[in-house]
Amino acid sequence: MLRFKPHQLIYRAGAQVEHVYTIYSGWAVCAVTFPDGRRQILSFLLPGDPLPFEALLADDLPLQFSVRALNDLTVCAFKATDMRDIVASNETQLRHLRRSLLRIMGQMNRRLADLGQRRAIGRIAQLILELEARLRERGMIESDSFEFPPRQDDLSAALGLTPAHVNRTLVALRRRRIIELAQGRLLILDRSALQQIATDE
Amino acid sequence: MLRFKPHQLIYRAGAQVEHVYTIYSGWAVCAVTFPDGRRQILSFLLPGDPLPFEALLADDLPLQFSVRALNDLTVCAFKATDMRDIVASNETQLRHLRRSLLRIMGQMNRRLADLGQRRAIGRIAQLILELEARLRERGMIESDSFEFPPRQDDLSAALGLTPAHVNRTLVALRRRRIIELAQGRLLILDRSALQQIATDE
DNA sequence: CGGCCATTTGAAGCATGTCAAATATCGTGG
DNA sequence: CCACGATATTTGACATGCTTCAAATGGCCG
Repeated sequence: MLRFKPHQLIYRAGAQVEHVYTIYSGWAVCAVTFPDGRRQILSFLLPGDPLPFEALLADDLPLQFSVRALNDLTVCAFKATDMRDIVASNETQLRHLRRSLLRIMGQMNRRLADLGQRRAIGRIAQLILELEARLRERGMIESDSFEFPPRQDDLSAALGLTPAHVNRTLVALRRRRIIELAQGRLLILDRSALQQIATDE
Repeated sequence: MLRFKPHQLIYRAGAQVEHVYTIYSGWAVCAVTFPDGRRQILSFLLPGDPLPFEALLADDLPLQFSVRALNDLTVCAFKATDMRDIVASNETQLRHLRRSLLRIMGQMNRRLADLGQRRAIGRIAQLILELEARLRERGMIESDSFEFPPRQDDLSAALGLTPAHVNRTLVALRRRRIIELAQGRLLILDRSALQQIATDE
């Protein structure tokens, strides 16, 4: 059981992965950083997710992205090679791995389509709904609002937008009474409106 | 050995995949289409690539995207279930599959970063260089120019841009004597300039 | 309470989108 | 092999979404 603090680096891009973690609590992100400092968040990792997922496939390759905690994070550690052997030895585990791979590739494809085809408000709506669905299917949403650790800066890095523009778009969603977002908690006030924005724009 | 004509639909989104193909000659694309008709190309498939790749992981799931030929396409067909069994039975094949998965996920991550962080000219440069590299490592580039079947319409659907803007950007690259592109053939005139654009913008 | 970091807001500029028309290219049938 | 129609490319004028940069405000932690 290991702990990381908000914003702490877990794996540097190019590093060898020695331990695969499974997130017990907290969120993390995978991201690439450009020479000039821009960064693109590739994925959000939630409780229950393996970290980094790629390490289940090969432990001998350098990581192509960095991994950071978004908030207080606790993880369970496994030796990467052990993890690989366990997964490879067991037919049930293999089936599970294939399913995970398909889910992840589906997520990546959806994100690609979002960045390519949707404008700011549609991207934000999609992201909110995806994260909420992932939390919900793990039974991590009890009340109607839920913890939402990403800062606007993180959202902008995930969505290919400027922090300023993410802000303006969030303000618009709040003024239209579609979401509430404050103190790291998110509340969906008007789900159908949010879904419509997510599919239309 | 099967043939498809330019623009012909190979798999419709939502279909069950019964045959996995391996491309013998020609190019294809995976794409999702939005309710309003916009489409996002998710990947370009070149000779040697399996089609669709996802079918190697599970043959019982409906496809999340459609697959189309870009030009005249010939493929070798395998029954999807056979293919899966062969791959699963052989340790060497499994290793190969893992490597392919990592390569593909790397490609997807790069594309995500491109769409999120680069402007039009950078995206185009990246795409050209990636496709050229993939062709080259298969020994499919003999002279300095090579066949390049995607139309500007396809490029725009892959890069999240308007056909008009792709055109303007290509015109700019030609005027700067960085590439030549006509009659479905592409020639890189100034590779270092193209690489610089690809990493800088 | 004070300082720091995140959020919010404004004004101006730019990249890209939109729409429409002109031109070039390609495929096809005669 | 040519001519034609269809399809793709090119170009223009204009609209707009998003960025940029900077400053103001607000929230949080020591």
